[in-house]
Amino acid sequence: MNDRSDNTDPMARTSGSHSEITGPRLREAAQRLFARHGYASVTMRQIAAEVGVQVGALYNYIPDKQGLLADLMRAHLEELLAAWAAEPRGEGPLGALEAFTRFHIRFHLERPDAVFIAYMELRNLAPENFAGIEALRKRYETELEDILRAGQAAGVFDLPDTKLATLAVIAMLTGVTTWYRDAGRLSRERVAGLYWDMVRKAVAA
Amino acid sequence: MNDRSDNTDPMARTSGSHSEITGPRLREAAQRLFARHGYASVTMRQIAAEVGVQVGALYNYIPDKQGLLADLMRAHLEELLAAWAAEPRGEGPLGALEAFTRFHIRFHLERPDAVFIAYMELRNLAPENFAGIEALRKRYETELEDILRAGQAAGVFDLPDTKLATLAVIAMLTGVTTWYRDAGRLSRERVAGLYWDMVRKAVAA
DNA sequence: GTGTTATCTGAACGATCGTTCATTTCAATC
DNA sequence: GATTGAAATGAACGATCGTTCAGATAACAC
Repeated sequence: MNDRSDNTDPMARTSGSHSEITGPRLREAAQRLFARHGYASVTMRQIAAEVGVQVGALYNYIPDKQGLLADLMRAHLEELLAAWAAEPRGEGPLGALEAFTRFHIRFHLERPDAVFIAYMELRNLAPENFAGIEALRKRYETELEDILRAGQAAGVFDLPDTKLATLAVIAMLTGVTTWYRDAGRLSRERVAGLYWDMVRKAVAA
Repeated sequence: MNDRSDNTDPMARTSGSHSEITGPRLREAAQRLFARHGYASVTMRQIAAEVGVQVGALYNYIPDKQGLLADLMRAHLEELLAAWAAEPRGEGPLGALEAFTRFHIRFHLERPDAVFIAYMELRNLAPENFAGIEALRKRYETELEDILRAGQAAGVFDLPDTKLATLAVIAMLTGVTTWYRDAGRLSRERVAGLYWDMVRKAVAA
């Protein structure tokens, strides 16, 4: 009657099961659910249901719930830093700032769930996980701060407090994930352009 | 041996107990804990311990945990709208924008916990509570949007998309709560001034 | 086909959750 | 000082949590 994956009374390994499939699906399901409802509100059984598996099977892939969260956040931040490192910079501080702005908007709009988690779930990290992940976040901030300081030194920016300006710009840009929808009236390109307009003027000398 | 409030074996109403005291303390404790650890992670027993009472006593003051969250958020947003309504506006769109910016920074720095909750815990609201509270949040956004649109119409601002600009400015300003500490090197006045510098330039024609 | 390994089920564990309630004591009134 | 209502305790409820594990079955190597 059944051929694959929909046995009506499975008692053990199910047909078609594979770690190369279940592993990624677990991470995707967790990311989506954590972003939607928050880490603390999501149960392991919800994740398992989304994956299409019983809850015990999840522990073939993760040490525990906390480890799952930490892995998702670390992976996201490392991907963010690697992507920015590979991004072509423009000319001078102004070009670098434009590159950063457009990169930040684009990258974040492509991964709204991961961004949301990395930002909202810091307080749910165990101390031993928090330290390393917070350091990664800090490193990304420093990338922007370096650009702003260089521009300030070169006289193309007017920023009495580069640290504050860094945080202000990042907050402004990251906020895009809270409202942007692909079905909306603005394309991602256009949104990036509009944010760049505001950033450019805000820091201008 | 004991005089007040530290009976070693209390079995019922404790000495010094009063609803005018316990009620506010409950709300303060919940606000602090929700902001620090997140609504879903905080237990009623933690709140009770902070108040100095057993968990059952909390239900003399609240219908349930969800109602407590909704009340905190609604009260905060209503206070926000009332305070802005009572705030003196400056002259013209530019004056109004400066008034809004300085008000927003000041108000939010005075209540970091309430702000954090109103922003982070929207997804933990039951649908029946969400609608009304989201409407209040929206009304506050509209206050800024009206200012920006007026300035755009008057030609003092250059904003191709006022809706996007509204969200960008609010995100930038609200972000101040994530890093500002009173013990830091910048006064609240100075911070408000620095943010105003950036906002002013960002929207300028 | 046989044997080995990878993968999942089903059931259970103790802990903890939000909430309720009968009971007890304190505060207030007269 | 007796009476009444306000306020809190302590214990309990069923539900649900994260996690573990023995056993069962599919995938794969030979």
